[in-house]
Amino acid sequence: MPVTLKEVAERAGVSRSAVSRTFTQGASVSDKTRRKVEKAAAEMGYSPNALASSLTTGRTKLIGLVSNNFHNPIFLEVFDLFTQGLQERGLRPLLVNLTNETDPAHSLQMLRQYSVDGVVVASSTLPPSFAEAFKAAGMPVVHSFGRWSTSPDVHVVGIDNVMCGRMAAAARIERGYQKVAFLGGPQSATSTQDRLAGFLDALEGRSSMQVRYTFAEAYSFDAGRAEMRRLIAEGEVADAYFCGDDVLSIGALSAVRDAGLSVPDDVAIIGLNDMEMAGWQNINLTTIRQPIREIINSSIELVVALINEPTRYPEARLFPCKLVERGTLRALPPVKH
Amino acid sequence: MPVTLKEVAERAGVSRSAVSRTFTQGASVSDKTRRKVEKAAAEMGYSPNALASSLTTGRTKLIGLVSNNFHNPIFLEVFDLFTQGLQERGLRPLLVNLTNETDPAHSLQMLRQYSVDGVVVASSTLPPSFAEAFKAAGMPVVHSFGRWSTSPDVHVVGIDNVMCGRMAAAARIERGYQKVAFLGGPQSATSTQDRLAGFLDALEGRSSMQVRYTFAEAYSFDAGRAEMRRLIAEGEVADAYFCGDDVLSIGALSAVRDAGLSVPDDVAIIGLNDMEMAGWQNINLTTIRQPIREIINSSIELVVALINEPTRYPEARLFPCKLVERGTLRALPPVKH
DNA sequence: TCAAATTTTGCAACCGCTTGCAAAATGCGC
DNA sequence: GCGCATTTTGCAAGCGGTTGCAAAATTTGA
Repeated sequence: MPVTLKEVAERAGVSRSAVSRTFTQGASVSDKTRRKVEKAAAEMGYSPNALASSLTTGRTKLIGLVSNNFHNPIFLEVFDLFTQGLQERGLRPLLVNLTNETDPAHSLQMLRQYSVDGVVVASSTLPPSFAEAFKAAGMPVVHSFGRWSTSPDVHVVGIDNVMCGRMAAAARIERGYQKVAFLGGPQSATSTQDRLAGFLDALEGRSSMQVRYTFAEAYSFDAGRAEMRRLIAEGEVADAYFCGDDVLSIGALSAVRDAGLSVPDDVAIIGLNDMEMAGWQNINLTTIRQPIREIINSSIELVVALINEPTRYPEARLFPCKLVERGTLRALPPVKH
Repeated sequence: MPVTLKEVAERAGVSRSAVSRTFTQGASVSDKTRRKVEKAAAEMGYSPNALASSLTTGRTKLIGLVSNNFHNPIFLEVFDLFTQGLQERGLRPLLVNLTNETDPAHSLQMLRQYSVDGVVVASSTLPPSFAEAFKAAGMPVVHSFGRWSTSPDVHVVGIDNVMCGRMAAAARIERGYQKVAFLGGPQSATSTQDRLAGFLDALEGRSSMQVRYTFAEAYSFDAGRAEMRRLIAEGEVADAYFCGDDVLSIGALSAVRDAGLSVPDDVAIIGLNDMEMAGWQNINLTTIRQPIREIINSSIELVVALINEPTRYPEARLFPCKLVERGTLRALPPVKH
């Protein structure tokens, strides 16, 4: 049904090679034949079959976009930026949903069958084994929002979670909170562990302060709310929480407000991500902004570089985060002279 | 680099056809050769190149998943369900982000270059011209969340927007609201027009009631909030609003609450979609549930059917919506005996 | 104007896989 | 064991492109 190279060649009265070359960047064709070919192609509505050409060039321009996070709204932004960024570079995202998958075998096979040029694993909760499996199969891989230390073979682009933990702790210290706590995501998530480590580290030696930590069962509203309700019910509530994620924070916040506690005076909350919703006036969450646009652009650039230089030495690209001040953390005390 | 059919054939000591056949459903191979081939393939880690085979079979098992909505959290659920549903059927979603595109030409070319077997356009705001352009190029297309009437050539799966408008109106009438209003998305969206039509129609002839309608600039929190603030500032506020979307509703809700009005007594709000967040306890939005899981499954089934039967007569599949009662609409008055 | 250098062109093989067809192998009934 | 029907197998062509190579065409320089 669709028009082929051969038909265009016949119509234009040239060889198939000529047609192929007019559609290939940097190939040698005279203006005259190029014009003939373009005319014929336009008349017939020809567009080259990328899959057929991939057979000889070895490039499909397909990038596997692998994720297991289809619940946190921040990932809608992530998919938006990834797809746009890839499209701008002439690459096409082949989306792989890893929800409920525990073994890379299945996704690996799919990525191989479609000969993707590269893979971006976009997830902070997927174990490094996925990215490693893809890499072991010879694919250029970058793990976005991943953790560096546990996967020294695979390129990682993300944030410094330890640093985020420190930053959250420092923000509390500056503001004079005394009884501070960390409310993490599932304990198994490495990102949570790192944030906790940074958090505890920054508070080390402050004997005047009480430090607690606890984990929610998931990075979700319900889990955040449930955990905070439990803390309140047990009379364990601190005066400032650092939550591992905005959605979790919003859940916790709802429990705090329902208990009649005031925010940020009785209880402060700092989230992480700065998803769009955090800025909504009815939420107004103070949070640590993760520069997702930069992370994603960098990931795309890296995977493209990797395609051209497959043996490139693995690197970690970590982006600094920034505290976005809104309404769930009290303001800095005025500076004393 | 990757293992090919030929290499497996050599190792197994059989012809290339034999290998091809063992990997093709329903092809004729004896148990003996099948075992030899499977053994060799397993040892070499072979998996067939889907793109190469597409060349002869004419099937890529790629489905273009086209959308322009990467901001409304409901679409994260949509992508989740689509990708999972496609994967379960052995199909792969090629994601196309149409943000800022006004002309189908570009996306059409991309879909053609990758010889997708079918296309799902998932958007309630994209004009039918996109789906029509894909269809005109000979691709099986279904427009999910689309509008039937304006595109009689293209298969549509979605909801009956007129009916939703009626349902929202009826809910108000039953509950004795007197001054009711419609707060739509951008006036240009056909979905908004249909909902308004149904809404007005159901209120027709109720001379005791005041009916108003107005449009926000986008389906967004900010637009909903801004529009509601404007209404409040102008003293135009009705006692019950039907908003064209949950996010819009939540924006409007925030403006209502900020103005010190009580919900649902002073002002009621009904949203549309029932995205996950609508059920969060700190939002607790009464809304009309759009059965997205059913819409998506049906869309996938339809596009698959279309692949096998390209000339299939166009149909509209409309799913009923249901009012989900939460906290932004007062309860039904007790039934009188 | 002509030979040499350069560019453009077409041929043909190939990318990895499928498939119609005929030959080879197997199964069946007696 | 034999003849026939049936299944399995391999050959070879083809899917829609690309590309090395040598021939043809064009440009260059004197």
